[in-house]
Amino acid sequence: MRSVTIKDVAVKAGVSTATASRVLSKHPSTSPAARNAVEQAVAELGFRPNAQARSLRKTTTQTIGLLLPDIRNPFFADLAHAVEQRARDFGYVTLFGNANENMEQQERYFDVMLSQRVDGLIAAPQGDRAGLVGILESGLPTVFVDRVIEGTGVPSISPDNRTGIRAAVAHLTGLGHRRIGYIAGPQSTSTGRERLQAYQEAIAASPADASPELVYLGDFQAASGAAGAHALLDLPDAPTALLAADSLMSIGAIGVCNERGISIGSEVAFVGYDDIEAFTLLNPALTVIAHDVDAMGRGAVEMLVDVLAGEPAQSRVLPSRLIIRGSTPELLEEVGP
Amino acid sequence: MRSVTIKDVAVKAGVSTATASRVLSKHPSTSPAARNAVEQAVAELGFRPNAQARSLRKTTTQTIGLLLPDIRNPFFADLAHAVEQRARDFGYVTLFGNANENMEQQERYFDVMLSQRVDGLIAAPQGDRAGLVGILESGLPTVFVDRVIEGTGVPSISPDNRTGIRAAVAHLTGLGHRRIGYIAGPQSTSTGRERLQAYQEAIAASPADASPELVYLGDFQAASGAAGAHALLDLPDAPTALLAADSLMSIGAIGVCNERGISIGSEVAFVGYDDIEAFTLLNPALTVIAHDVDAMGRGAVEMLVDVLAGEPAQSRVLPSRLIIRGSTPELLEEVGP
DNA sequence: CGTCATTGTGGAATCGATTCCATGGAATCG
DNA sequence: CGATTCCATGGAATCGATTCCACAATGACG
Repeated sequence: MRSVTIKDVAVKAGVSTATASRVLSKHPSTSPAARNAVEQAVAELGFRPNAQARSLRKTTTQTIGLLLPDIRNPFFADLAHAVEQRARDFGYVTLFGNANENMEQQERYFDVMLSQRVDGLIAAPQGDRAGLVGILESGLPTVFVDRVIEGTGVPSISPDNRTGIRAAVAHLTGLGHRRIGYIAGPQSTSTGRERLQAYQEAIAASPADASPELVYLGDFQAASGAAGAHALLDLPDAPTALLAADSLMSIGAIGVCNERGISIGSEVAFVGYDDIEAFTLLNPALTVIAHDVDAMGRGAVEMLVDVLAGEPAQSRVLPSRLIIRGSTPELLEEVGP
Repeated sequence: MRSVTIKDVAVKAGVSTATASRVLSKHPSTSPAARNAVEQAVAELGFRPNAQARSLRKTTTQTIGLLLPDIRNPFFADLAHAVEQRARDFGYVTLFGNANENMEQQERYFDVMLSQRVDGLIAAPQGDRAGLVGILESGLPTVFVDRVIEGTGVPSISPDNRTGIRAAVAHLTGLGHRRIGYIAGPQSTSTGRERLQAYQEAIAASPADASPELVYLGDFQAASGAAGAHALLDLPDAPTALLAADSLMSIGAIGVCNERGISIGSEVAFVGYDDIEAFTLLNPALTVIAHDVDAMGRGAVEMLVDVLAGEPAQSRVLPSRLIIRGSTPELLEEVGP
């Protein structure tokens, strides 16, 4: 299946490859006659330009890379969708890589993106500068989304991790909770670190119990949410409220509560992370810390387009908000025996 | 940021580009001296081969395309993950496209995949042969996954849509349900068609009511699940059980039941589609028709690899099974007044 | 009516890697 | 020891599109 080249088109249209190329790229200096002949030849032969050859000659590929930690996380699935649709508006195709919350696969994909000569990269990175020297030195225009790595000078669009957590802690202490268990994200990510720090600060500034046993370090995947819920609920003085730092860990933790017959809402209050649709279906529905994923994805693409145009990009932080639902009800007065 | 080419490497190592290329591609005929010199030059210069140039000369790109209808559907997110990991095992990078349940975007991505000269394509297509002539005529090695288009000769790996639905209908009629509402998928997809047909056949062969008003035609997206639930529950003689043909429509429909204060399990039985984790968290947990997504994704890649090796591929159908949970309880005897 | 821009065109160079072909030197064999 | 194979190597062709450059034809203008 040797494919049709521009030479075949040129021969069929009775012009040179130069003219054929000019017609195809809508160069102004082409005669109507040549245009017709070439267009007809293209249609008849089913010619499809070879993107490899084109981008070898031009320096651009009309392709952007998108590197995400876990596509099965609904938050990132939504983000991928938003990025992809917006990139499309600008005529870019998205080359997608799934790092699987794994440093090694992340590096491998950085390599692939560089080899494929993507025009720019949108990444939700993990680790520190060390793992990114390859990308940083390459000069590949890059934007961080959701997660950030400090000291790299890479512009980013990320959620305000602190206010959401603060609002959640205030909400829970306002309801009377004093032991609030926290299932944290990995400290190799900025979101994991900032959220944990915000939790610790908010707890310290509140009447709630600040003992470290109330923090479980997870890895943003469902299994660790389950493990965290077990660990926290097994404490001699179990927390009366749980807070999880992402949606997958929330799912894992809620599963464990159900398994153990601990009723969310009445027996333990629960605040989840990310407003995924399934959380509204729970009974009671889940109180969550939510972000505008769509705005984040679109914003990342727009920022990258600015960088590609040589304009200086300003990092942005998007607000989070607390959506209060049934999983964090008013605490009932305890009735004495 | 002019990037480092193999010529720079060759000059630095004091050899020709031909020798440098041989070292890099591990050609046997290279001297240890040349190998060392080239490897050192590569490391010092941070050389990264240009994938465009390479695949222009070779005929292969080490890239496969993956075209899915909607990455926000957890079923397809899981599928994407499975495909991507398995492709990685074979040394392929996955170029991912999201058709957004939309024929136009699907065609656009077929175009992109052809231009990018992916070595092969895995697609969950929609529409009929007409929309695929481009791909079919191009001779691009293709495998269908989940969805199928008949009469194309393209090998496929798909779920057994019929037995799952049959089992669900049998389960519901066995519980005593006689009016079973069905929220169907779009008839432009094989899964939508086969599941609806299986529902109709199963209903016809059962004591249940076969009136067409019990079928609502959705489009595999959450909003249509919601609309379907409203329509069915608004019927003068509302169904006592609901069955939805995919996970997003299930989510939409469950949301509507909650909104209307109709308790799933006690007031209406519900069977969802696809075993996504969040469904196990519902109270009661959802009875679902489930597939082995991981096997489907891995199988698709393996099948494509076979096709690429020139071996004839055998289409496969993977079993579905009914997982019975709390949303379809024993019907209580109605107590007379 | 000559000069000068403008426009459409084709030939050939180019992008960066791979690979065919020819060559010189070393190793092997009768 | 001469003939032959084998190996490592460099020069040059190649993949398919774009684009620089040169040139001819046309039109505009003083």
